Parts: sequence; structure tokens; C-alpha cells
Amino acid sequence: MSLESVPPKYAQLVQALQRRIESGTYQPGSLLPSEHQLIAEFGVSRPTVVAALRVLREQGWIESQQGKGRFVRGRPAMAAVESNRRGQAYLTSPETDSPGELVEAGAVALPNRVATLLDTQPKSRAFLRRRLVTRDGEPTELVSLWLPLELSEGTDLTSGEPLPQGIREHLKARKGVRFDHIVEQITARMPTAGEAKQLGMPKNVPLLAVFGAVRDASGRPLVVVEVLLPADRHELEDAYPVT
Amino acid sequence: MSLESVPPKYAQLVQALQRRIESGTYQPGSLLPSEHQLIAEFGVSRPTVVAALRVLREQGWIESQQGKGRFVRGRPAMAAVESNRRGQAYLTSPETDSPGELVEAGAVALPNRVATLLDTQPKSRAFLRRRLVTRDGEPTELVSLWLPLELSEGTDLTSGEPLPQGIREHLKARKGVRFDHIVEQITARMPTAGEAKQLGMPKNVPLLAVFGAVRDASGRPLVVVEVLLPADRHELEDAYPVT
DNA sequence: ACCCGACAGGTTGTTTTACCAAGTTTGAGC
DNA sequence: GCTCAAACTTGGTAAAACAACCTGTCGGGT
Repeated sequence: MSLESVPPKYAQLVQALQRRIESGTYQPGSLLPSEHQLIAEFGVSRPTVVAALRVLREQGWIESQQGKGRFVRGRPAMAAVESNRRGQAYLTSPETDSPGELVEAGAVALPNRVATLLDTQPKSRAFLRRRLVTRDGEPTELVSLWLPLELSEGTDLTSGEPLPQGIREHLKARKGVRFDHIVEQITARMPTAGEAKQLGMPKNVPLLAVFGAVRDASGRPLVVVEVLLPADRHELEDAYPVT
Repeated sequence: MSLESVPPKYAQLVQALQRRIESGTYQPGSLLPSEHQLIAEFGVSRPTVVAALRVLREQGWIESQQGKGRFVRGRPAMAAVESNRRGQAYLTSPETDSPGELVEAGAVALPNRVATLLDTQPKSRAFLRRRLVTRDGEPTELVSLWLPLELSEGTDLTSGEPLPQGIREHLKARKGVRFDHIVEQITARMPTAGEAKQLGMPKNVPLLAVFGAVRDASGRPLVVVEVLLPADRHELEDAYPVT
């Protein structure tokens, strides 16, 4: 009676083949053993082998060609690029993890762009929570969070205290909403006098403005995050496959 | 004798179920018919049904719960957001599709950032091809393409003529290289005097600079694309799932 | 009357055996 | 040298069985 559940056979096969590719046993460009050979070596049936190879192909480790065989591509290089999405971190990790100070928390009239992203009438009101994040004691990013009023009620976001929990978990626990994906808009503009002062940046350096509209699986907007970054100190990096 | 190859049954099932979800026959949140019911209705075997449902789950249309059934999530909202990646279009569609003029084509010393992205020594030389893209007769974007010299030899990129073919196809046909993914860096800065003049923009408006390092499957950099956008006229949009 | 556990019948997840189709390579035979 | 069939490869379909999980119902016990 094993309390630990063993992974299914096809998943074990996936891991075994990944290890062999990473260790160089299977060189990139070479031909992988055929289905029949893998069946003989691992003692499993053909559908099991096929299931494992399908996973590897979908993850980009190998590619297959009908009639010829399956070729090793190597460890997918995309996985090595850590996607550095600014909005993500502030939604999942607790505010107490990133030092900073709360500069605003209360109901405000929505800017046009945020109203559009939230799918509400312009000038309607929503809850705004804005933090100035510091790194090494210096202010570096201005992070704003807009929530519809009905979503902010009954949460700890309206308090002036830093959240000891990720915003994503907090909203799921209190309001039952589930984040699914983010639509991101990136623009650049000159800082206002107030922003330049808060961020301690020269007035002739542009700001990178990242707007992230967080939506549920049906596409309904839940929250909008805005991250303002002085462009001389930050840049955004990301990776994606060529279609 | 059908010359057209019919799609496999599981793919037909995928399409049929997608249509029903989109048309509202299967409402989001509701329970999908069980495997047994789908087998009876479509007259296929269980592995075929399971294969179709696996595709739908991986694409985000449904989610499954062992012991209960499969629930409709709806058309994945991510698919509705057209990913608007600036670098992509210039790599795949022919230059003759986007009006503009070639402003530079020849070997130059690499800027530091591009040399880093191409994984070469700083100040080494590479081929630069720069185009000023116009929309509605107005200049809007400055697109630069850097290639290692050995990759530009024997291609039509060194000529002053617009390519009647996508760069991706051209390089694959002539040099046998295959684009796999792009590592993208986004920054903002003030335009130089020359850039402001070429783009016909005010000097106090920042530029969005998008650097895209195109790599093959092993992560080796092939080409670097730079797109310069006046920030008052363009913004970048993208969507990605919450992990 | 109420509670709780056993059990039956539903669901999806995993594995096996079997067969046919389609693409590629090889080599035997002409 | 050429043709073509055989033998390899992966892709797809069918039928069956077992395991794991959920949800009722039907008991028996308190």
C-alpha cells in the first residue's frame, strides 16, 4: 500500500527520454529509437510510447516525420528564457515581499484607458490601490491596481496595510473569481512632474507604461494593473515561438 | 476517388464540438455529454473521443474532472486577442506587402545591444538592412534587420530591391536555417535628431524600441530585428495566460 | 428519527492488444 | 540503370479492461 502515488508510465517515459536528451545520450539532430525499439526496451505497449512521444513533441523536445522517424531537437530553448512579465509578479506574490510604500488607496474616477480595459463606462468609479515599489532603497516602479467597486468590497485591499497574500489568491478566496489570462498593452510617454518626483527620475527620460487587463476564462475583465517604469533603468523581456 | 484528404475523425469531432460551444448549444459551465454519449452519437470509438477531448482541454475549451465529467469553459478568450507582435509580420510577409523605402543596406559595425543579442563580439561587422515603413503615405515605423555576414551571403537581402518573399522563407530556402522563437526586448528612449526627422515626429515624443532576436530551436541567434515606433502613434498589445 | 457507512453505478484516466493507412528507404530482380 | 515490391517508419482507429474518483441510494446502527 503505497501512500505515494506513482506517476503514470507514459509520464515516466517522458522523464526518462528528457534525461537522455539533456545528458547527450541522444544528440540533437539524431534519430530517436523507433517506437518498436522503445517498446522492447521499456516493456510498455505502443499507445503508451506514442503518448509519451506526443508530449515530447508538443513541448518541443522532438519532431516527428511520418515514414522516417522522430528527430531530437534538444532541450526546448524557450523554456530557458525566464518570462519576465511585470504584471504577473504583483498579482501572485504578497505585497510584503516587495518593499515599498502605499501612496494611494480609495475610490476614484477611472481614466479612459482603464475604463475601456475594465469594460465599464468612462468616468465611472472604481477602487484604486497604488504602491511605490523600491529596490535597494531607491524608488523604481509605480504599480497601480484598479478594481470594480463590487470586487473590492469585502477584501483587505481597501485597507492601508500591505497584503500578506498574493492578490490572486486573496480575490479567489474572498470573491471566488479566477484569473485566467492577461491582455497587455505597452506604451511610452513622458512622466508628469509628480511621477518624476515620486520615482526620482530626470524629467527628460521617458516612462514605459505597462497596462495589464486581467480576465477570467470567459474574457470578462476583473482587474487592471498598471506598471510605470523609468525607461533608463528598466526594459521588458519576453520570448515566444514563431508561428 | 477524393483527391482532397479528409481530416481524421478526432479532428472532425474537435471541430464539431467547437461549433456547438460557439453556437451556445453547450453553455459555459454546463456538463459536456459523457464519453459514452459521444461514442453513441458520433459512432466512433472511445480512443477517438478521448483524443478529441484531450485536444479541446489543451486548447482551453473545456476542463475535465475525474469522476464528475467535463465542463464547458467556452471559446478560449486568448484566441480572440490577435497577438500583435511587431517583429513577426516583417519576418513572414513579403516586403512588397508593406509600402516603404529602403534607407540603408550594407555591412556595418554592430551596436552593443545587437552584438549581444547575436552572440558575437562587440564592434564586429554584420549586414544591416533598414526600411522606413509608411502607412497612408506617412512614415510610421523604422525597421532594421541585422544578419551575420555569413548568413547574408548568397541571399537577395543584400540587393536594394524589396523582397517579394518573406524573409523567413527566403533564408530557409537559401541558407537552410529555420526560425523557431523570438526573444523580445522592449525599451523606450528619446529619438535622435535623424530619427525624428525620418519618422516625421516631434522631438519631445519618446520612441518605443522593440528588439527581437530570432533564434533556431537550439537557441542559436540568427537575426535581430529592431522596430522603432513613435509612442504617440503606436502601442504594443499582447495576451498570455496566467500561470 | 437521525446519522453514517457500504455499496452500486456513473464518470474520467491509464494501459493493453490488434489492425489498417500513409510516407520513406532499401534492395532484389528485371 | 531502372522499377517495383518489401520492410521499415509514424499516424489513426477500434475494442476491451482495470483503476481512481464522485455521487447518489440503501441499509443498519444509534
